[in-house]
Amino acid sequence: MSQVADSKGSRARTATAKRQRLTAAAARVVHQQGVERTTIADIARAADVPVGNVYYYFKTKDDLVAAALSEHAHGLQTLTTRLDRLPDPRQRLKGLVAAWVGERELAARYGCPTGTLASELGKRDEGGLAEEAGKVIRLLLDWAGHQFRQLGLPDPDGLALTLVSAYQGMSLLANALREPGVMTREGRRLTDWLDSLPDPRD
Amino acid sequence: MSQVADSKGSRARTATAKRQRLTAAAARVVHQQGVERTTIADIARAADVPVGNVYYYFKTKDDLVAAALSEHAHGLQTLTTRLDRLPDPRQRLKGLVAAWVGERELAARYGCPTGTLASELGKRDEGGLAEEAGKVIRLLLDWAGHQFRQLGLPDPDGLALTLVSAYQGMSLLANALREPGVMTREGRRLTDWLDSLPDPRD
Amino acid sequence: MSQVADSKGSRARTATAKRQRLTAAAARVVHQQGVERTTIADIARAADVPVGNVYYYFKTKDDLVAAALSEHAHGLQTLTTRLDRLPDPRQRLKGLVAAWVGERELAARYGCPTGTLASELGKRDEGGLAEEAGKVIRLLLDWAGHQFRQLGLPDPDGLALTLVSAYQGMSLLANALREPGVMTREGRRLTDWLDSLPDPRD
Amino acid sequence: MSQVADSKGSRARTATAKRQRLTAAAARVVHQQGVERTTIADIARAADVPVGNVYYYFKTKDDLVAAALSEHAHGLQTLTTRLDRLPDPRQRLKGLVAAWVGERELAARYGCPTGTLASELGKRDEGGLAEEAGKVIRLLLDWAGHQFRQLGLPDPDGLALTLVSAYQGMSLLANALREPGVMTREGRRLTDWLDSLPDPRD
DNA sequence: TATGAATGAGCATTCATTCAT
DNA sequence: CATGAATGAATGCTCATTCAT
Repeated sequence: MSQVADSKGSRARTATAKRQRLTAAAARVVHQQGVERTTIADIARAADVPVGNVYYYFKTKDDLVAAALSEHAHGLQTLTTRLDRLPDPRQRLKGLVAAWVGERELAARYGCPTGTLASELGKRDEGGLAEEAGKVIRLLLDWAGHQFRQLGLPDPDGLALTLVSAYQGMSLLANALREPGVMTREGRRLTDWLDSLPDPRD
Repeated sequence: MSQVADSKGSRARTATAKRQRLTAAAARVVHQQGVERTTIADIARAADVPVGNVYYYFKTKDDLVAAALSEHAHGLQTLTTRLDRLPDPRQRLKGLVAAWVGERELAARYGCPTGTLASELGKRDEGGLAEEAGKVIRLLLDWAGHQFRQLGLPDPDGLALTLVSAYQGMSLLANALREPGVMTREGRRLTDWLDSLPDPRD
Repeated sequence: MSQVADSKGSRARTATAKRQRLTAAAARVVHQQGVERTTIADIARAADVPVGNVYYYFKTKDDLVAAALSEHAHGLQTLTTRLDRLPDPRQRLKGLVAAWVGERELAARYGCPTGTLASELGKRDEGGLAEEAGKVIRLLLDWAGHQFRQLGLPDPDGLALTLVSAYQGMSLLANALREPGVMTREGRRLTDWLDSLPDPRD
Repeated sequence: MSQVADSKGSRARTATAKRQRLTAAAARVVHQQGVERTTIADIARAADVPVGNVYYYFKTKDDLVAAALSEHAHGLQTLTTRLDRLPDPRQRLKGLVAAWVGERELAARYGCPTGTLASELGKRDEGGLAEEAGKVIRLLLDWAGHQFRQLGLPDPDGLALTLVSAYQGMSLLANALREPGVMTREGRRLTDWLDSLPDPRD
């Protein structure tokens, strides 16, 4: 009986695992090649799944892109959840910046996953994927805004906008110039800026 | 004979005009649709040039994209040349920011022309177009760096990086959120920042 | 033991029921969508049977189409059996025409089930399904010929051909023009014709 | 100069000829294989045109089917135009029947081109092709109705309906039974019927 | 040079059929 | 028998690029 359970479980696990593999592969490959230059076959190969089988899990290519987007959203939430364990909002924000700088090589090669995706999808008229990308970025804005608010600073959402905007800008420049150093330098500037903000709670 | 000369001249002029029309159309359409979603036919139509004729002016699609890039570079130089007439470097930099904010509607709809192009081309492995996009951005960096240097500020190139990075970031966010207001808000912040910088020459 | 028997019986009954559901669904869906536009999944869904299970009852899609054909043949036999209870052959034939007219809405929307099936299958080179469709139509021809023969009319098979041909023609036109009225009008004409035939037995 | 004219004319003629070849091939192949079983490649091969080139002349497969339909409409008009030269409406109608019987081999193999097309397209919900097929059949109805009207007979449109309906029915049966003889027999019956109609003009 | 037409490789998607459990 | 999942061959369609005139 446990054998049957295992068997069924394994099947379910396999199916779920495959969907997850496809999602992860889509996130990765789309980040590296862009939406339009990525073929379903590329993703299938990266996930080690037969092409025809992809459509069992995702009805269209856009569905796969949407999955890639939520994969990035998920990664973002994993990060913020970890940062939330830090006691101080300022530390959390600085931790966020540190995480960005930690990804500098990837950013210099392919840009910010969410930002470049939003940039490419933003040129579309239909499909709703552009809105979806906007939502993921808003997730980050909201979290950062929450931290600034906890710090008791005025205009916390504006500060969040400045922070995330800086991140997108430095990622784009690092990528355009192929210089990870941009991330380091601007990251340091952001950290200094965060340190310089007063803590009205004192 | 003068007729022949006229004819040739007119033809040459026509040819140049056609090339220019194609270049301008490429810059515009690619900005709106992205490189991959833009077909040669799209550009030909926008330039009112027969499809088969495009290849007399541009050997490949990439050549057209390169032309779009230099069109943007040219637009940038037109802008900086105009700003250069202002007597004060700080005024010039604030004029640059004002120009960015002036384009907020376009930025909210399609992002920064150069930035989104660099973002899309950055995912390529070959062709050299990514480098080309980097060069256009460097043009902007260099000009801004020059202004900061004239102001006598330390690390002028770093300041330029921060400024351009902020521009790219705010354009991307304005685009992702479809909110021109982002440009206004961040533009004001940049202006304040520029005003806050000391002028060591005093 | 009775439990086992019940179980088997129930299972067998279930299996038969499933087969029947699939057959009925195939007949219905294929009539509505045509053979080529109907997928196995369409039929499985209409029969509320899991896709993978279909192949335990029908080896191929063509087998399902054959089943749809015999379902129509069965419906035809149910009809003629009922008509056979009428005492007079002429009444039976007029009853047949009345039945056709009674289905005018369906005919105007999807044509005659057997006729449209024969039409579509008639374009095939192989598989024998075209012949199968011919047989179903021959069933109708034979029954009608039998009635005309009982009426003692000369060339009963020719009369049957005329009658069935008229039915196929009016169904096709009703369908092509999307006008159920064609069935009514031509049905009345056929009834008048049947009434006008002499009864040599008098 | 005539050379230039010829040259241009030849190009135009070639292009037009290719479109015509594709249209004719579509009409033929679709008649033989049905819409759904016919691939663009089939038609391209039959017309001796590279597959990719088909789309220069027809945007979609449905456009090709529409072209096949109008090809049949054109053939029908050629026929009726020829028949119109006959002095007597009754002769014209009998000529129509004779033409149908003359095509008995084709009808027995593939059915009536327009009828089978209408039958297959009638199962569609969208695209408007079903309506288009209906129009072609209506062309025939109108012409026949006109003849009956000229004969001074009551309910000429009803008579036309009966005539065309008979044609569709006999074509379908000849096809389903694979018996050209059906066309001959029913054709004779129709001719007799036409002869039996009174001529109120006498 | 100018231009409509030609070409063929590539891509997203569908679907009948089979497999593993 | 039951079932979700797997498989791969087709198919319609697009598009950069080339050709013929």
